[in-house]
Amino acid sequence: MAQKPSIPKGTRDFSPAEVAKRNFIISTIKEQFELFGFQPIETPSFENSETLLGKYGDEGDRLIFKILNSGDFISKVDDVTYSSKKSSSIAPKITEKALRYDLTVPFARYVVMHQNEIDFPFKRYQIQPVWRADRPQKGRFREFYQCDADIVGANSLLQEVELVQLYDAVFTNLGLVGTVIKMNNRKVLSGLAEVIGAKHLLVDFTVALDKLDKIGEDKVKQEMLSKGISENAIAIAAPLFAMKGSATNQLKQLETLLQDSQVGMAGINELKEILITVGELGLKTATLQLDVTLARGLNYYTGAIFEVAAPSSIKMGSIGGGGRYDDLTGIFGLKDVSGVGISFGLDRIYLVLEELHLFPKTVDQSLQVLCLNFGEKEALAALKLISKLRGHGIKANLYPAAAKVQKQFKYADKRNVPFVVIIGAEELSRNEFILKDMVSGEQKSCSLDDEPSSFLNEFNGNA
RNA sequence: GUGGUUGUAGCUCAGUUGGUUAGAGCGCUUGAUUGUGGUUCAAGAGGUCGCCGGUUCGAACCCGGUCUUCCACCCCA
Repeated sequence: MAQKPSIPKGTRDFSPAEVAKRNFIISTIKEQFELFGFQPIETPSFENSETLLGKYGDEGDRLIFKILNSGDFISKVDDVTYSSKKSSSIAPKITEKALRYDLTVPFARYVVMHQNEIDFPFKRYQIQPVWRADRPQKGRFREFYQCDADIVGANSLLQEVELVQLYDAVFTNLGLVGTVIKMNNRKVLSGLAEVIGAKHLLVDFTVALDKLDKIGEDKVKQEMLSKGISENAIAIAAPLFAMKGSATNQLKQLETLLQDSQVGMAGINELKEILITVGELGLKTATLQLDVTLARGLNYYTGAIFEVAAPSSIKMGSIGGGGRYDDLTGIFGLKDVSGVGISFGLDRIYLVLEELHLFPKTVDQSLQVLCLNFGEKEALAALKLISKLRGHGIKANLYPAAAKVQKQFKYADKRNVPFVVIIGAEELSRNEFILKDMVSGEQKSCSLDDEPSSFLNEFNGNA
């Protein structure tokens, strides 16, 4: 019985055109990663559960895909645990492995395991899929690619500056103009929690603050109150809600607010230094913006925090993010190794480029020349020409059968082939071929003996 | 994980208070056109109406379940 095939929720098939576009993004990112001196690594699709669990908070743990043990795993669970019927107690005993949830934690594991072979500072990049058991939405999938670049073993703020430049370089090369790199500093957020007397509520405070531009001032205050932050504390933090304008202006306000917080002032100084240096160097198409309401996942970030927003005309979640984490490898037993990194959301960048029609026209051009097939002798001559063309890096093919000319032309049209070569009996007798431009409809005769260089310029303009 | 939403031809969608052979546009195949595609004209193929069950003389339509889609939360790329 034939059943209708399907794929799991939140996963996708990619057609040739889609793969071509994705590869365009990936190769652009890769090229810049390498220009900035990052080296590629890869890690397994799945890790030991204990490597991943507890690293992303309770919410994160819930979203980790767990892999059922092989063999008779049920019999290995003790009776007490089994009869408790509590998934949370049973799951760890029957799922010893789990799919990777992001690339940062596996990277931390990698650094710790290979610390003796690595030359620090280590700049690595990694482009691989990750899996999350989330509910899919626009731009949210259960399987998606992350493109990460991280630097470990370097404390200098120049790393942050370089990463901002890297964002700018990638998005510029993708043709995506007008991205906004939002920057904040975890120390500033800590300082704020400190001066409003809600140090123990740091996470609740920042999560609420992060929603400011989405739900508005009133609702943010409401959420803060419901989390146990006093009215008085919110009043002290009030300037944050109205913080606008230039970075220097905002920093001045922050300084007044945080003057009694050592950690807060440290954060401000870091922000200043990064802003000033980036200002000196300049950015091509992106803008670096200070955003004190930016929070992101606070689980491991300790310094700078970045998030990239698509141009304002597009409604889309962040297309990249990152930050400084001083002690990521600490959880795996390696102390005092500072890391800082950024991530590109391939799938969302794809949606943005698609929506703005920014993919180059030739990006999914899988064939540049199609030679029509008129029979054995003619096909042989065509194959000789095709070899020459391929030698010059031109994607060329022979139509595999001597089908109706009309059908062959239709095929060329469907596949968006810009040029068709016609070698029929007549052309062959004159040792010639006809080159037809499918866009303009023009065609001209060329000699089969000519070096392709004589008509190659045709392709440069149109193919 | 919570609340809602969607599913009919390859695609985008119509479809009467439940009633006989379920429609359109686009696409596809063939022909007009035995050496010229995109435009045009004609003909044709293609659907157990997401799946399972229930109500009914009768279900694309009503009810329950399930899967899927999209959306708002949660969280996040």
